[in-house]
Amino acid sequence: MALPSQILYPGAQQRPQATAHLAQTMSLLGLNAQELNARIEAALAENPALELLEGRHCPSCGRTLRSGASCQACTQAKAQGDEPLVFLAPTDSGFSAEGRSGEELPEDYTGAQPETLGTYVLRQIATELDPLEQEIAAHILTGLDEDGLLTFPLLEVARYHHVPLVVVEEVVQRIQQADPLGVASSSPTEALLVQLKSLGNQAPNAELCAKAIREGMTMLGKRQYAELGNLLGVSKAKAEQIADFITQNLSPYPARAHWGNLGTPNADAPSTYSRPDIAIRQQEDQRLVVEVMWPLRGLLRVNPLFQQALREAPEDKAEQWKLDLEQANLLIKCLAQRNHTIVRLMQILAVLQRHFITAGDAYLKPITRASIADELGVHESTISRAVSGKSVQLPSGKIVPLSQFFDRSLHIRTALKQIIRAETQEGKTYSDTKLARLLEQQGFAIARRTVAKYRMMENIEPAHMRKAQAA
DNA sequence: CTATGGCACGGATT
DNA sequence: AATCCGTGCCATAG
Repeated sequence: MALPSQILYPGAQQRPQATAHLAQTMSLLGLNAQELNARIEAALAENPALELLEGRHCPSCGRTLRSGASCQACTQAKAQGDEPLVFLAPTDSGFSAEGRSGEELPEDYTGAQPETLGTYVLRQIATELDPLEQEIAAHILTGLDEDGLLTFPLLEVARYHHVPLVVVEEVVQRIQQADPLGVASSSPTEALLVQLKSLGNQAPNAELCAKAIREGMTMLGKRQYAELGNLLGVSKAKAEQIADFITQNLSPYPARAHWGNLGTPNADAPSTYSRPDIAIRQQEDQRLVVEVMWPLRGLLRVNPLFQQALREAPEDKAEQWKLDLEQANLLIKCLAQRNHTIVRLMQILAVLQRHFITAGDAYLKPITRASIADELGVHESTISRAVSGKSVQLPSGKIVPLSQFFDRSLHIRTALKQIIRAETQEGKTYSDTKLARLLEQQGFAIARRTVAKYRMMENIEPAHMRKAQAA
């Protein structure tokens, strides 16, 4: 059954379910992977007709899936010419209609991506460990998910190798010091703390940072700087500074963001603390690969046994069960459509913002959600919901909110920072008025007052302060 | 007098 | 209908 939205919308009167369907699709679209996960878990708990296959096999190709990731090999859709590949999440058995038009991938993906992270880390530390420790390390490293976090408790490892927990913990500590710093932590919080600690006194306000990470993670994620300031007992501006430092220098998912190249000149752009909902990477042949995350470890479907049971249902339950079944089908259908919408959105965005994705902030084109809605033939609010709350990981490793793809001024702000960075090297300081003129030469006609706004957005001090700083 | 930040308005966007 | 954004005007600091 194909499920193009065009068919569902006009048919609303004929299908009494359609309004419910629409309402639910919309509410799901606004959720990010994390929230969706919670939503589905709730549904699983209260609806007996739903079933989660934990086996994590792709319904179409049977490959084993790695946790949380989409099934890359079988659900890819290869667009023609210049367009990027889009890898989808595996959809539910009956509704994998979208995005499967492409031919099979030539190379074997499970082969192309072996346990590189694990072996990479092990190679670094192998010499420091004795044979038993090596074995333990190997055991631990095979248990990493693709974020570089641990998937099982250390106690399990200890029991398996018949050693006290301390020994395992010690090995973990060594691993955490290896290259993706903080790898093999059991939570994003722990990973951040490890990284912070290794920075030592290079980190200003180390204690405050640590406290922010330990107790203020939710605030960090939501950017509630005022609340964070309260927690730490500092001003909002200070809290913002701390959050900035953390986002720029630490990575909650060690295996994801690049840790190595600290030297990136434009070391800002906010990053979100939730796991990305979408990941974009670039292949050697320059093409972009967009991966939409599936929030569950497993396959959600209607329990076939439940369907059977319905036929022999006792009178008093029959009504309720039928309802459950409808609900379950609806949920699955809506999930499929949610995916569909996000994928179509990303297909357009990947083409439109290719330069931004590959080359950085300066190349962001100002586009509006409305224009995308127009192009896709959906309502503006659909795009709004699809964008809100989602985060994307760029090929550079940065995790940014999807809404940044629609930032109207990021490219100008980047140019502004560029000018100011050069300015300090030449020993000059430009006033806002001069900055406005300089930007105009680059083709950005903005008012002097706006320059000031942008400066503040980027936490750049006014001209006279910068002058003092340079001296 | 110059450089900035605050406030608020109007138009665009969501 | 609510929110965001660029700007102009005005007060204040240097």
